[in-house]
Amino acid sequence: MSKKYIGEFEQMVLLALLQLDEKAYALGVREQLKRCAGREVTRGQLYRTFDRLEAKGLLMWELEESAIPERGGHPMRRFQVTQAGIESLQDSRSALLKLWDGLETLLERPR
Amino acid sequence: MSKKYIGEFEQMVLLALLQLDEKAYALGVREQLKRCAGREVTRGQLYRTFDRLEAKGLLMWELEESAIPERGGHPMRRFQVTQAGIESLQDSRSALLKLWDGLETLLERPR
DNA sequence: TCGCAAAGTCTGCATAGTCGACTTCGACAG
DNA sequence: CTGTCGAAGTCGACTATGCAGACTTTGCGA
Repeated sequence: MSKKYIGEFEQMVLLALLQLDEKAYALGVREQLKRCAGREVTRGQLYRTFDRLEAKGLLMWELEESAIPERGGHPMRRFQVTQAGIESLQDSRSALLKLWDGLETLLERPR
Repeated sequence: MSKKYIGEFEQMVLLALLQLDEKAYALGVREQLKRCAGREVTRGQLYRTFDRLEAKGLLMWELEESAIPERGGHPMRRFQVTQAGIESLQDSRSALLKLWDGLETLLERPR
């Protein structure tokens, strides 16, 4: 029962992948994070995080054959969040909701 | 405009302090995290995080004179989250809410 | 006056986050 | 064919954050 806690960026990456669903490619994650968190990330940063998430069993991927690399390049990786990944997200979501409870007025007004 | 992103644990510590309000002492944070996140933390871990948050200007403290150390010990530190700290929390909250959007059914049922 | 318990401090290592330069590959231009 | 361009992925090196446990300081009461 030794709970492992997920990092802040790891969490956002997993969430972005879930939102992208069938279109869960690296670049999509990048755009998603830009849109939701206003955050620019480098490619290296993303792939590093993918590796670590995979090592922890929170993520899997397969090479996408039929993708349309518009101008060549490596075959694209399509990602999928595992059940363990989803549980991790549930845990941290539930903790944050409890910690936010009662502080709504302070924490509203995003930017 | 160089945004700094706050770590996962740092975020929880700040939130716990806000919830404790006038009673924002180190040990209270510990209990709060136990209660909300089911998470045991050591004292060293807490104080390290306090130091780092202070260095980033997200937190301040003062020594509490009138506290009642039941059996001696150092004077207690009372913490206060700064405006910058609150803004940091607003940012990450807003990002997470956007990323959770549409995934509620997947992410419900905490434990 | 000894020793215990409460609160805080410090050192050191493990894990996560960040950057930037490099590799691969296919499509075209020449 | 071969060179170069842009897309996708890989890697090494470093910084920042998370984590544990041993140590110090202090006051009270046996």
